[in-house]
Amino acid sequence: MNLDDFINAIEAIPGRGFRLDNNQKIVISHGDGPLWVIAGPGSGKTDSIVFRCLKLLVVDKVSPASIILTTFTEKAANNLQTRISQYMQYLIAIDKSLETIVYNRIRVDTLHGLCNDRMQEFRFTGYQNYRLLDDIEQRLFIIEHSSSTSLDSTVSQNYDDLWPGFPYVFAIFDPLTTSIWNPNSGRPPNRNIKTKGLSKLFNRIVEDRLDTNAMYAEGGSWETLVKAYEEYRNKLFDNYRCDFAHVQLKFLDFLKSQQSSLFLYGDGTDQYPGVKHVLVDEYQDTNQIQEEIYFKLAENSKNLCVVGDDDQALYRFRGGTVDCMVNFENSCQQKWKIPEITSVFLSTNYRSNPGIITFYDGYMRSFQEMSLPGARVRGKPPLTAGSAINGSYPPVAIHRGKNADEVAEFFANMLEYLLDKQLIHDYSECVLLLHSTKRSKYKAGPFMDALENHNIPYYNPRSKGLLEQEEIKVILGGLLKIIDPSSTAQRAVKFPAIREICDEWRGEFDRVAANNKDLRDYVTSYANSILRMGPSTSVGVNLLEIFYDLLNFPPLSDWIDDPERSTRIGVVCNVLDAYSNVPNSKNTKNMLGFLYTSSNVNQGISFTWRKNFYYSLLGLLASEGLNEAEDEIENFPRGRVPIMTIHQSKGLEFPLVFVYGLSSAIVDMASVQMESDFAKFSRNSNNSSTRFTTEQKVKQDLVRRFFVAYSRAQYALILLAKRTEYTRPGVGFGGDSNWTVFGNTIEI
DNA sequence: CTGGGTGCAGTTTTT
DNA sequence: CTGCACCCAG
Repeated sequence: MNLDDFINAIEAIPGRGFRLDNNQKIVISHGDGPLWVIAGPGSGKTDSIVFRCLKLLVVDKVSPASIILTTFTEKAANNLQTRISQYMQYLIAIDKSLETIVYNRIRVDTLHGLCNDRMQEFRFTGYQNYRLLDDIEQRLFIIEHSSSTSLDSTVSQNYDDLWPGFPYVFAIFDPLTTSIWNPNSGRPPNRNIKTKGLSKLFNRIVEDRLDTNAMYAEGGSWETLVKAYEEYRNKLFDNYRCDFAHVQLKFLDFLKSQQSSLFLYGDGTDQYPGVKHVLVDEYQDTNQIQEEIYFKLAENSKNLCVVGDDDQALYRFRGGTVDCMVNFENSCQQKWKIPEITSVFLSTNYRSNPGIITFYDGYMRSFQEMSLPGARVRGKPPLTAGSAINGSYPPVAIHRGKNADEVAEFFANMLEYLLDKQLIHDYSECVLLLHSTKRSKYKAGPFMDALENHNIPYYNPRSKGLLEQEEIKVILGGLLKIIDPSSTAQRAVKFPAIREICDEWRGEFDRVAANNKDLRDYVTSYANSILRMGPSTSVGVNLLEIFYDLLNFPPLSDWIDDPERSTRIGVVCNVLDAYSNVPNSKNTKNMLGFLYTSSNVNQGISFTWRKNFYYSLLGLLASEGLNEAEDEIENFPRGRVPIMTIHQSKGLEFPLVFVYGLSSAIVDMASVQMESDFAKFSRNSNNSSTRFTTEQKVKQDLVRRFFVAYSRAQYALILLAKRTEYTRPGVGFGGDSNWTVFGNTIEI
């Protein structure tokens, strides 16, 4: 198929509804060399990158496995894969000869997935039989293995100058003590806070590609930090463990080693064609180590295509830096000596009513912080309207209510009205966007209450409510009654928050077990049999096996047939699995899931083990809670109103968007400060993280967050504000020029 | 509409 | 411990 036929074919894809614009065609038909696509919201960014991929396959006859296509989340990766399959099947129906293209061999994945899978596929010797740790497991590993969190104070005191050196990660609110550690107190923070802060610092050392030798040479708390980091990294690798940051570092090692030559350069077969094209979606959220990986992957071909929107960068708190996107051309010049690269602005919006586009484009431009050099890509044109959506109704409105309850009531009434008047046909055509969707008084709580009162179904998987569910409380209560039957270890825990949540679980178990003799007898006899075991002996079962055994008894055995309950039980199962797989620091041949009895007679499971379980795992659960498991493909189900974080909503669109919390000024100060603090040790010469002041960065992050929220809307955008917000308008109401929400919306 | 006192609640996320 | 929301007085 030639390029013209290809373009004609994809423009005729049924259901897409609009033709390709010239800039989209440039993206799709671009030949070799770097390609920099700055794409505004709703500009057909994802389709453009997918079509470019198909063009490489269909027109250029590039070998599928030589194309790497990465994006930010697994859901987005699945979505790209689905679109590629659908469009390819459509093209095959037009031209049978395309049938031989094995399009599912394109490497569509998140970057983490790509790193992990390719190192395994090519059997990289530096990554054999590694267990990839999620953030919970990483923290459990740190608390168990870092000398700095040791219970032996003669060991941990060697790190006493570390904590006050980085107050922004350690002086944070601690739910277990309901207080904030004071860096001037002369005492270290508690182990949970140490661990949480250390994981942030360790991850950033890796992701920011810091020069640890220079940090060490700086002395003081920098030197101590490097000692702690290197101890962590060595123990991690010695135990065949790898965290998300290090899987990327390992991959970089792989790419720089001889062992990657078959992957990078291939052997001329379609099985191993080498890397010919690298396409990156959501590039604005890339961090420094990821940038280095992408440039390394494309070093040979120079075919690096990055797509993103600098205005939608949301992930500074995990090391993402918009600089990678804003300075992409400079990076190509510096690293590859390419004087000029092809850049394309996709600035025609096919998503929203023109009035909504005017609103959020004006919103973005109303902040002087966004016009400072380096904040946005130079020469970015205003968004223009290209959608068929129009109409004489006012598309942006604000409701000014008395307080949260009144606003939530208005929201529920409006949904009822919309469905009643058939302005919507399904509740999932509307979305409520918030910074945090936790069920609490100042967040999603009032909205969840109001919707329940109106019998309107909603979907809010990130309300941190999993541990409140009956089946979870019962099963964890049962587990505690087996491993700590008289609560002796629990009573020794000094944090009331941990003891209280455990008592709640035990109480819930007792309530349910009262009517279920088999479950009750099983737990009692199991606990007694452990008590009767000899001292210092293996209990013979793993922590996780006890958990599974409980599922054999009613009502738990009935509950696991309920898909919702069973999914939630699965989440807890994963957490216990994570704990069970942490190597025991005293004997790394055993994992923490290995149960053994006390050295004293008839004391049951080792008192030390039980205390550790309460402090480390239950401490983590008590302070942070757990979210529900989400579907791997669907972002939200039909029939219910999605209540989403703005982060969740990135890349999605909804006919009607409601945004609440316009004065929310919550940003991750620790990340902003850490970024500035670490900048001087960065090996990346293109790093411009010192360009803005802390205040400017905070403002920019907030503006971008509201911009993402506002730009999700297709037909109508409704802002919800309570009195305390609109009497002292925050960042969500616009910048300091003449532009404000009040002048640009109608009141409803 | 504004200021002071009181009471509640405590961020976003990648396999 | 701090920041925000809310209430009530002026």
